[in-house]
Amino acid sequence: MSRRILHIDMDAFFASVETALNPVLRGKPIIVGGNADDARSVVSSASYEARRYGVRSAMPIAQARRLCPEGIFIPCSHGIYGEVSRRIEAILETVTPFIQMASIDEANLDITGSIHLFKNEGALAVHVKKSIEEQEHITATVGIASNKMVAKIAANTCKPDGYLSIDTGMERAFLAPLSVEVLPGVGPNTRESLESRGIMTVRQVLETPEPLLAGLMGSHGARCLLDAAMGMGSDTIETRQMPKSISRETTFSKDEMDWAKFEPVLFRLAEQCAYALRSEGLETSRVTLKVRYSDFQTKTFATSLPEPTALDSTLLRALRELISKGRGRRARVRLIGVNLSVLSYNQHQMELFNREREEKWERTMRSVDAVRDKLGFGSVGLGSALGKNTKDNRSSRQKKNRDSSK
DNA sequence: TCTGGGGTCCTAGGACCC
DNA sequence: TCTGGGGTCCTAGGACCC
Repeated sequence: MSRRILHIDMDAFFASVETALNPVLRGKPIIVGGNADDARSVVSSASYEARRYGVRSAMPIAQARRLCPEGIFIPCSHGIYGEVSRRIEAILETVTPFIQMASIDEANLDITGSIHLFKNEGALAVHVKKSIEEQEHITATVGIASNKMVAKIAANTCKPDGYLSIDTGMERAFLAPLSVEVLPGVGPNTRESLESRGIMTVRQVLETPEPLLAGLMGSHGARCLLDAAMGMGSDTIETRQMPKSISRETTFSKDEMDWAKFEPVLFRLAEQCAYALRSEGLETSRVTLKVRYSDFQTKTFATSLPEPTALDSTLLRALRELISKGRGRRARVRLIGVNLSVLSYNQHQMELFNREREEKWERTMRSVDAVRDKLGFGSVGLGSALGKNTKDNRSSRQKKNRDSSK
């Protein structure tokens, strides 16, 4: 049975939130980004009115000002956008519990089991869009398809305030005429290398022999690209995932050379990382120092820790060693940053999880034992209930066997 | 007019072990 | 004394995404 995945994407999210907060801004060219005083900041979000002037995300604010002198420039308020995002998530939860927030302003929902609550999936999409517009005063675009990738591309083709559904089985036909850059993983570099071989559309990707694609982007990249071009993608909703890394970085308002000044800044960044780490109940086994020089060349210096930690003191010690490596090059620096990776749940968090899991098992075993008391030991086999034969499951089973053989 | 900050995923070379 | 691969870990770099 094929699933139906709804992808939802807020239109010009940060700019829309600012307009919702201050309706006088409606219909005006709104440009959100950086801090007002920071000459080096870039555009995070531009309203559709601003986009008509050629303003785009990631463009330097200074350039946006030249393109759109009458634009209204607003600094980012990430805290507020996060709150709105959480309220939108709550609205989505009224449709299905199977929600995967893909970023602050987009989400994937498995609506397979929810369509029957509405007349059809179109009615469901309208309901979601209308609820968000009524409650948050911002518009969203919805795509529906058999997997996350096609649903997202569908949404991307009908922004803003749009809705497009791709019937199951029609994925390939829908994608074929589109430009290669709609496919995930095709950015400016890959697009250029594909176009240099005359590959402009998704259809042309499918007509290209795999070895030729592999020569351009590696065998894995080629495989991924072909799968995407055929409209194949994941339909699995992952509701909660452990982060893979936590980082904080900062760009100086002008390039600096004095590492004595960098040290306290880096320590502060490391402390911010460690704080975020602990609030997720995580520990790290790897610390990376990032340095970007005035020529934009970026170097990283990493070290693995003998054991996972979330302690500032341990992280700062590791960072100090990395700094002594990093300061080797005598060049002006524009950005420094700290990254923590190879994350794991800390002991306390583990105990919490284990206790939860044990309680679940105890409940299961109580009911299993009750059946066995009535019908005999052989009446219930745990093998099928165990599913995957993981280490934890094994040890629980062994424990149970020991107990029952007494 | 030089190019933010938060992430994810992949590649590739060298070390090391078998 | 020289030498083949395979697997895995560590590190650095880069493409891409929002």
